[in-house]
Amino acid sequence: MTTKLDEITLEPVAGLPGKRVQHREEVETAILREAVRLFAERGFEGTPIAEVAERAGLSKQNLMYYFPTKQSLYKRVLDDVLDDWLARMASLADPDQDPADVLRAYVAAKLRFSREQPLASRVYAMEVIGGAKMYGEQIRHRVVPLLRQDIAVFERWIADGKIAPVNATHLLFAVWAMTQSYADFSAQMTLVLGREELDARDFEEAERMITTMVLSCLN
Amino acid sequence: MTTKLDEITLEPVAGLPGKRVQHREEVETAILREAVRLFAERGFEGTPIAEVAERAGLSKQNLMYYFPTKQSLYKRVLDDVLDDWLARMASLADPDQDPADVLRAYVAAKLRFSREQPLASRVYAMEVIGGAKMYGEQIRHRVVPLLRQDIAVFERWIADGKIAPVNATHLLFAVWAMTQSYADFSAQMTLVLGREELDARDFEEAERMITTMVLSCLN
DNA sequence: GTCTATAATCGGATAGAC
DNA sequence: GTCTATCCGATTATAGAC
Repeated sequence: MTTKLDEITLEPVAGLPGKRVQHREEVETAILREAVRLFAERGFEGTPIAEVAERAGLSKQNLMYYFPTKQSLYKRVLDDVLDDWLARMASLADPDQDPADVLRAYVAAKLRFSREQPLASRVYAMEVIGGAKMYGEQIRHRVVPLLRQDIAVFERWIADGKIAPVNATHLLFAVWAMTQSYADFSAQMTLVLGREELDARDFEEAERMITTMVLSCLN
Repeated sequence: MTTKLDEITLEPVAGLPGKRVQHREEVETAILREAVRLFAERGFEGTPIAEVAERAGLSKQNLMYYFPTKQSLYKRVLDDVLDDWLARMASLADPDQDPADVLRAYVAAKLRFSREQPLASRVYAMEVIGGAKMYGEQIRHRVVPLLRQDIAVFERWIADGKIAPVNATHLLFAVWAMTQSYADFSAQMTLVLGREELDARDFEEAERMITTMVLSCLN
């Protein structure tokens, strides 16, 4: 995403029309893949770009050709995290659908993200826990409006008598927290479960438990 | 806590019996206070001990007299976090008491910790999200057994027919996640609420919501 | 686009005087 | 216990050749 086409001009007569750009995307993908992993494990300051470069198979200086500063790499990682998450959660909350169906789908989607993109979830979590110092504005503009929309939908259901009159904001916080934790706190969960990592069954149990909790309090 | 009495021997005849030790404790307290704040905001690598020292009112070299390595400071911070948390949560789960009462108290205590010690909660969260690389063993020995005890109590209640047959492990994960998030994700919550920080009312609403969810799914 | 070289700074840690 | 001085590796970033 956010593909810059800076150096098409560097391909003067262009034998193969988009080869440079294509190569750039492959390299960027490799860099970003390793960057998410390291940022999730050690945070922004704890991650040396030299190590990202090494794992991605290029030199530190070469990495800085693609991402001129460490901050630009970090922001790009978070941009991609948000892009992915927003695409999956897009327009899930529809006030005209059955609340139970919507909430089931919402929990399932959020939990699926925790399962499939735990590193993305952790990078985002670390940024928020640290006070969202580098990415606060983006969260304000891209995440908060969506959360407020979801809350508005919950409140609509309450006004229409479709669900019990709970605090819609804190209901959303609860759903977010429970689903998010299966990515962020998996290290502690695996210690409790005495297993190497969470598996499909754990996520099924989680979905059952969370869905039960959410729906049972809305009757 | 964990007060080492190394240099009582440095007070040769001792005019005022414990003055050296007392002074040490004051300095350590100041250091630890600033260390929690910085570790919570920037993580382990992101925190220069020079800045901890400056905020605590001493030189970097002087700080290293009290904490010989950065790791020892970090571990001490986490030790204190755990001490505080364990003291508050000690023996809350009693299989002979009424489940509803126990769970209400459990949620309230955990939420109170999030409100009163958000920095402690965040340092711990960051360590876990990063994979608990430096503190995993301590978590295994000091936290996991307690969580397993709590789970066992829940399962006892289920066996005795006192609560509905839910998945005890994931119920605990859910309670942990929801309460923890009011410390860890407060930056995002305040953005959604459009307020500078969470206040007493927010925590009351949170407690009501979480308690309702937990209890309603156990009938 | 990739490489070599290097600048410039930071950060943890140690030595030794007082 | 505190201070001055200092070492040394790591790290971001830039310059310039190919």
